[in-house]
Amino acid sequence: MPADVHNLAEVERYVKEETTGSKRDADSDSEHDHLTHRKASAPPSPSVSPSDENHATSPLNGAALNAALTSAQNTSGLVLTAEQQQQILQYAQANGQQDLAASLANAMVSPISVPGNLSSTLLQSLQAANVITSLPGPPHLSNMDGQVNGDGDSEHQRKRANNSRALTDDERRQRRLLRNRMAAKECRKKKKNYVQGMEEKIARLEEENLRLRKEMEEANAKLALDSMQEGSESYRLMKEVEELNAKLGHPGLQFIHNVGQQLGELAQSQAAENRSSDANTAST
DNA sequence: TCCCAAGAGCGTCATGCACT
DNA sequence: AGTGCATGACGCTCTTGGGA
Repeated sequence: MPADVHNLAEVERYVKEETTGSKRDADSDSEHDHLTHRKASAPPSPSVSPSDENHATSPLNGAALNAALTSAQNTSGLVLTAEQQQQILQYAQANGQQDLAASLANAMVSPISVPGNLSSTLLQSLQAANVITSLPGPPHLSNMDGQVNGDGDSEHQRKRANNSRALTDDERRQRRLLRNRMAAKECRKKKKNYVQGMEEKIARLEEENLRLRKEMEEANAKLALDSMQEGSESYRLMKEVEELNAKLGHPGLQFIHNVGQQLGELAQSQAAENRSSDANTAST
């Protein structure tokens, strides 16, 4: 089921079409025309802009959902109890996704797989109530091929099983294409999210890298200045290191000390320069 | 205003993998 | 072996921005 079906009247029509295999070709200028196969329809259909996709998440209309469920029952020959209908209604409204409602309706019409984003305790209760026949998740943990779960003596289950067996090759093909269409959308969404996440991570790490570099430079400058001041801990330690080096004949740390001294001198001259520059600016 | 290239989104097909 | 899912590849359409 396309994620951008805008309302539940569309769901109703969509479920009917997918069940009967019929195609819409009269309203090819409709904004929903991408539901039809572009290659099969002569006039080009408008693509879905990002703003159009936002319609898919609009709030559910309970009355429209009821209408869609009723229609789906009529189409499939299923008879749902009031409790089952209530469960679907609750679930769809809790999730606020029309495509989820559509998936439920579709699952009700025929025992094809249910999208992975339908997992919830309510979904399981739907399954327990024989409203749907398969649970989302790893594909082969559930019966995706129309076989019934559990005791199998339910009239609904038999109807669904018979319905599944009666599929023509063309109907099977249409269902496969539908599932693949949904899978492709899901896959692209997943990939896009992954790339977005990676880009955000890169930005965060670059920012942190910059901050740490700056922190390190500041600490080095502070240490260099500190080591120049007699009586400071740094100065005392540097002297101690110098004496030890002299005893050991080790030039490495002396070199570090010298660099520290040079850095300190540089910082002092820079500060003096800044002071004179400020003074000049103030005088002009 | 028209044209064109680039980019985004979509549907479909092919393929590999996992599961029964 | 059969089936379904995930995903890369391909071609198509549409949108958008820039140049003539």
